[in-house]
Amino acid sequence: MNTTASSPALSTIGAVERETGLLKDTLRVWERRYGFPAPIRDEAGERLYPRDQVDRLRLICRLMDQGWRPGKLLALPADELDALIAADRTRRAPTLLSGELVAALRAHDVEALRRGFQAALLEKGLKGLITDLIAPLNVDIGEAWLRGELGVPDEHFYTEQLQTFLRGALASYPRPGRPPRVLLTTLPEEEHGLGLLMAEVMLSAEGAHCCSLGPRMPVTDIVRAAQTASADVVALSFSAAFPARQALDGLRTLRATLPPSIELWVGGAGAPARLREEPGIRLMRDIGELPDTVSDWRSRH
Amino acid sequence: MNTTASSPALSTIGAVERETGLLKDTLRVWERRYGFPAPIRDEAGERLYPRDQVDRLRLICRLMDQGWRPGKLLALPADELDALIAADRTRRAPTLLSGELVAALRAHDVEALRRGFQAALLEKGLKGLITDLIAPLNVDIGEAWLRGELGVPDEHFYTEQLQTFLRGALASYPRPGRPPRVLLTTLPEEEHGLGLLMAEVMLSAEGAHCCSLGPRMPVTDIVRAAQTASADVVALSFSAAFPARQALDGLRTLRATLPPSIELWVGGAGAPARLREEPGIRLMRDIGELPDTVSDWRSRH
DNA sequence: GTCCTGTTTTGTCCAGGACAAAAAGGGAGG
DNA sequence: CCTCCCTTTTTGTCCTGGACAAAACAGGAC
Repeated sequence: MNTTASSPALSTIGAVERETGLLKDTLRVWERRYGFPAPIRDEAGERLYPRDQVDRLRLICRLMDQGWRPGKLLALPADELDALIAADRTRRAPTLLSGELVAALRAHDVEALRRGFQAALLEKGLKGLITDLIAPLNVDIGEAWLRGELGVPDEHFYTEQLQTFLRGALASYPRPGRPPRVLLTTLPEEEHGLGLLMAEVMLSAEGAHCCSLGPRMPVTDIVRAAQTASADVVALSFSAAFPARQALDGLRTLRATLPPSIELWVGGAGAPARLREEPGIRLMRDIGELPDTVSDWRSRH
Repeated sequence: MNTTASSPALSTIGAVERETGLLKDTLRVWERRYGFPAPIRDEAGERLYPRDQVDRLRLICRLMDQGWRPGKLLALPADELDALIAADRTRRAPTLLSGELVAALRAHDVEALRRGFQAALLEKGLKGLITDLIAPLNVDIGEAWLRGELGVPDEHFYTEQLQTFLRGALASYPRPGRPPRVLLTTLPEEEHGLGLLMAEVMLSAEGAHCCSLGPRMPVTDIVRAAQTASADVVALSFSAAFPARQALDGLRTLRATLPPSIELWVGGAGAPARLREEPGIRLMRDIGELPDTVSDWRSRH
C-alpha cells in the first residue's frame, strides 16, 4: 500500500486551501476556536498540515455538505467522526448503481462504460438515456462518493467518459436547429458543466438551436452574448452544492439586465426552489421537463 | 440596487480574488505598497472594489503574464497603462486568425465554426487538424484575447465547440486501443482540459489505449489510478499560466511516487523547460511529437 | 556568451480582534 | 400541527501591520 510520499506528507496553509476549498482564514479560525486542525509549525512558525489532518478535513467537508455543522464535527474525536461516516454509509442504500457499473468505474474500464451507455441509447433513445439512466445515475454516483465507495479518480473518469459520449451524440446531430435559439451557461461560481451538457443534448434532440458557452460566465457577458447570438432563451444550470442565496441574487440581476423578450430557464439540483414565484424565470425541477418546455415555447411563438 | 450580484459595480475582496486569481493578501499588500488598487470602504471599513479598478487589475494581470513586473505596472498612472496595452496590441500581429474565423467566434456562429473544423479534418486528417490548425489557433486566440479583440464569451464558445468536435471524433474511434495504455490528467491546480483532450485525440489516432481523468487530479490519486488501470504511461498537460515552480515540484513528487516502470510524459505551453534534464520524465515541446513518442515506446516494448 | 553572487522585489504567512450573514432555537398565532 | 417572526448562537470573512522566504534581477568573474 502506497501511503508514503504521495501528495507531500506536509502541506502549507495555501496548499490546504487549494486542496479542500476551505479558506485560509477559516482554517486559522477553526484552529483557534475548536483546536482542530492542529498543524505543526516549521522553523519560521508557519503552519504545516500533516496529511492525515488534511484527510480528516476532507471527511469533515463531506459531512458538512450533508448538513452537519462544523462546530459539532470539529469538537468530535477522530474515532467518533469515523463512526459518523460509517453510520452515514449504511444509512444510504445504493439504488440504481449496479455492481457491474461500480466495478467498471473502479477499474477505469473505458469499454464497459461505453457499452453500457450505448446499450441504453439503443434501448431508450437519447432523451430516455438521459432522463432514465444518466440523471439518476449522477445522483447515485454522488451518493456513492459520499459513502466513500468511489474515489476522486473514479468520479472524474465517469465524468470524462460521459462527456465524450454525450458530445459524440451532439456532434452527430443534424444542424442547424430551429427555434428557439438557446444560450446555455452557468454563473461564474458554478464550475460544473455536466448538467449543462445534458441539457444541451436534450435540447438538440428537440431540434432546438443550441449555443453553449460552457460554465463560469459573468452576468454582463451572458447578457451581451445572448444579444449577439440573438438568443430566444438563456438556460442556466446549478449543481447541488451551489449556495441558494448567491443563485437567487445572480438570477435576479440577470433577469433585470436581460431584455424581457429573452426567456430565462433554470434547472439543476442547486436551483433554488423559491424561484417558483420569481417572475420571468422558468424553473425546471427535472431535466425531463425540458422537451415540454420547448414545445410550450414553440406553441407560444 | 444589487449589492451581492455576480458582476456588480462594487466587489468585496473575496469576489475580486475569485475573479482575478490574485490572493486577498496580494491585493492588500499592493494597496499598502503601491497605493493601487485603492478600494473604497463600506460602513464596516471593508474594502469595496469599483468595477473599473477590477478591470484595471485584469489588465495588469495580462501584462504580468507577458513578463512585466507588478512594481512597474502598479506605479504607472492609468493612461500609461492603457498606452502599454495599446503598444502591445500593435506589437503582436495576428498570424493565422482569419477575419472570417474571428467573425464566426464573435457572432457565436456554431455552424461556421463546425464547417471550418470539418473542412480541415477532411483536408488534413485528424492529426494534421490538431497540429496544423488547432494548436496554432489556440495560441492565436489566446493572443487575440490579450489584445482585447475577443471577449470571455467568445473564448468560452470556441472552447465548447472545439470540445464537442474533438470528443465527437473521439467517440467515433475504434476501440479498444492497443498498448501503450495512457492515463491522461493534470495536476490539481491546472483546470484547463483542452490540451489534454487534444493529446487524447492524438494518442487515439495512434491507436493507443487512452483513459482520461480530466483535469485537477491530486498526485496520490494519479498514482493509484495509474496502478488500477495498469497504465504504461501517465501523461500530464500544463497551460501557459501554470507556475513553473509548482509544476516542477508536483512532477518530482509524482515521479518519485510512481512505479519506475510507468513512464511520465509532459506537454503543454506551461511545461517547464528545465524538465529536459529531469530523469524519468519525457518532455514534449510540441504536441506533434506525440506520435513519434508513441512509436518510440512501442519499439522499446 | 555562461555561471555565480549579492540585492531588490514580490508573494505568502502570522496573530488576534471584529463583525455580519446564516442557522438554530423559541414562542405566538393561524 | 404547521408557519411566521424574533432572538441568540454559530460560523465565515475581513481587518491591521509586521515578518520573511522565494523569485527575479543586476553585476562581476570566468
